Amino acid sequence: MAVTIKDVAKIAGVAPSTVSRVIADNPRISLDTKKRVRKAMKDLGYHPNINARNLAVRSSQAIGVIMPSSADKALQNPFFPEVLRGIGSFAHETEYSLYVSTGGNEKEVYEEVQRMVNGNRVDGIILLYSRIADPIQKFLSDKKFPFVIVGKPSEQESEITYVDNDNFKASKDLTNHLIEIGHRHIAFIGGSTELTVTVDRLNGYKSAIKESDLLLPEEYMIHTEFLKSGGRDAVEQLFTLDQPPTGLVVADDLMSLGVINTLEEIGLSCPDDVSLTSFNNLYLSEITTPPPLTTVDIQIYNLGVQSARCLIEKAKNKDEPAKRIIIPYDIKFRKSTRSIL
Amino acid sequence: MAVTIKDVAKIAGVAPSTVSRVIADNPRISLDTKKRVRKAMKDLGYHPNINARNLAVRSSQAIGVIMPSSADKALQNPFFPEVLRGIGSFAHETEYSLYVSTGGNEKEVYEEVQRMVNGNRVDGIILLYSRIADPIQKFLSDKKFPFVIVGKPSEQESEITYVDNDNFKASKDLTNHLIEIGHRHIAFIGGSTELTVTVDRLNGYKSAIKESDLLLPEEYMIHTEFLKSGGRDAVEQLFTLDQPPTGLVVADDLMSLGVINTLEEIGLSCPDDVSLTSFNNLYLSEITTPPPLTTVDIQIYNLGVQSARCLIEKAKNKDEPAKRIIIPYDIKFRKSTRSIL
DNA sequence: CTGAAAGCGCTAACAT
DNA sequence: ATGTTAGCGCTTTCAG
Repeated sequence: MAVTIKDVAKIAGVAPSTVSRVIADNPRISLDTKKRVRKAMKDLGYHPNINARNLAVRSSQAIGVIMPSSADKALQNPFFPEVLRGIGSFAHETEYSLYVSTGGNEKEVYEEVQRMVNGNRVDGIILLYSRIADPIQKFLSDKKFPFVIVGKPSEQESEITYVDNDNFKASKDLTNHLIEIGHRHIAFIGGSTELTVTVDRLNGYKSAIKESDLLLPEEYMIHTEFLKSGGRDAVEQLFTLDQPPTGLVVADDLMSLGVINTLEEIGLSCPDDVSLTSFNNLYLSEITTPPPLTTVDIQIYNLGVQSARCLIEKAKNKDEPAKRIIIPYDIKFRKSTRSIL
Repeated sequence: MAVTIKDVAKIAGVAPSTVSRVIADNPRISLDTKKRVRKAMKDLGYHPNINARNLAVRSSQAIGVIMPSSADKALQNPFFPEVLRGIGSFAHETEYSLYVSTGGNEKEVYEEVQRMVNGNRVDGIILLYSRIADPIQKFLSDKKFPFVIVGKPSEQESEITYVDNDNFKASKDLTNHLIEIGHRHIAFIGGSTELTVTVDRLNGYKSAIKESDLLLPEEYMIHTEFLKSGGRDAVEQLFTLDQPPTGLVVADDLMSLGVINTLEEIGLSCPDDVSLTSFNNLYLSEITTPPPLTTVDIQIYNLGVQSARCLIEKAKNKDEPAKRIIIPYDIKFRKSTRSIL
């Protein structure tokens, strides 16, 4: 049996509650007893039992992190470990622990959330994705359980705390960049339109195209999974159009790699034949070859840190107002585009 | 206040202890009362409070997962989310939760482990790395706290449960493959020699080289960080030797991408000028271009699943013997090598 | 087959 | 400034 607060109390010659107060660093305890108690704790190798503490205070000093459900390879996206690192860093500072759910299918993820929330395992939850009509989001909202979204909620936007980039604008910037360097036929490749991030990036692209009075045929907007196999057909289709694009806005670096790969396979090269711009600034986008990608640095790590900060604020103070945090982005101009002026 | 076991008991007209037994599906409770109690639970929306349960039984139904400490980009390696997914899958099945520590610096990681272990937050720990003289490993061993390593321990090998690949043999296979297709000058690029995985892969390479009576100059074995900046110098050095290698065994796919990139920058191409073989079979190694990598599929996901299985066995039964599980590997021959016969 | 009661280790009034 | 006491919600003897 581990050493408890009582053992410490006995040795230090005080009451258990006093020990408890010392742990909490209660100012009403004399420095003298504090010292005595701390020595006793050290001598005995005392460590507070979290479960007992949580039970008594009805909290857990832990936050849950929910990855998107995905049988597929989406989790191989380094985006996730990177936000996680950001979240973990803030959590560590504030002495919170991290619970994660590494989604299998949608049902499993939902079960995990239930377990976290209903079992009192966590004080709040961070959602690492945002899709329309998400049952998990609804569950959390209904329960009034503290949560924050990394990304933008698809509904009740003003009532939910979230941290996001201005994806609309970033995407517009990217598209305009392509336009500025002479491209007139620009297509968009993104993930599922169920994801708000895809929608925002798509809309930013559209907006830029329209403002420049360029063509915006349906076939120029394609939505595919990360997977090579999925993307393959789409890309082939795109480049067998009568008027294939010369510029591409792709919603994710990992996807971009797949696209470039597919392009090569059908005999096209980037940036010689097609200019490509992308999102996320994964470390990968820099070391991959060729070419290093022109991509939007969305500050993934920082997204993580801020989401953790917001969540913990919310968890500590239930009626902390909903807030929105927009993390600035920064376009890294590299070698995947070419001026055709 | 949430609904408790007492509320359920009252509604069902039984004692709290009976409800508890129903939760545990105790066979000595009549089917009839079980039904009644279950109905009451459902009606009230009852969910057991994990903390209370854990406190009573002194366990947590949670396992801790420790990532390597790393200020650098190592965590951007998709290896981690992938093992995590494997671990999570098994954990979900067995109703365990996952605690993760996403290492900042070494000290922080150590603190996290302390918190997990001493605070009774987890029943066991999975270490996602193995380095020599690791204080965390020592701490866990000394405390006789259940843990398993993904990778091979550097000491006390027979007393520690671990799941690993036969990295020595895999590396030897890779090297022999290069030899078979005509290469006579083969170099090895790996990470820190503090990591057992690096050592094993290095030794496999050495063994193959020696058995074929090829040259094994010191300069042919380089150890660098994942980072491009770090790898850069090393690669440049390697290819300005009097006798630069024509074949490369690289210890990690992500590193390989960096290497290929650097090669390109100094005007060499893979596989035309240098053949490259690699490890991990990250999804990336397939979609990246050019070329798709010849790489060892180490079954990352499965490494995760098995480690979780072992750990949970160990956590449930403290004197479960230490065991070793070797996950088979499979070399994916792709396009990054070229026969020069 | 079920109930009563003690206790897991800690916190938080309430006293003093 | 510190001690007493009553829980937090659950499990688990021990009775019956």
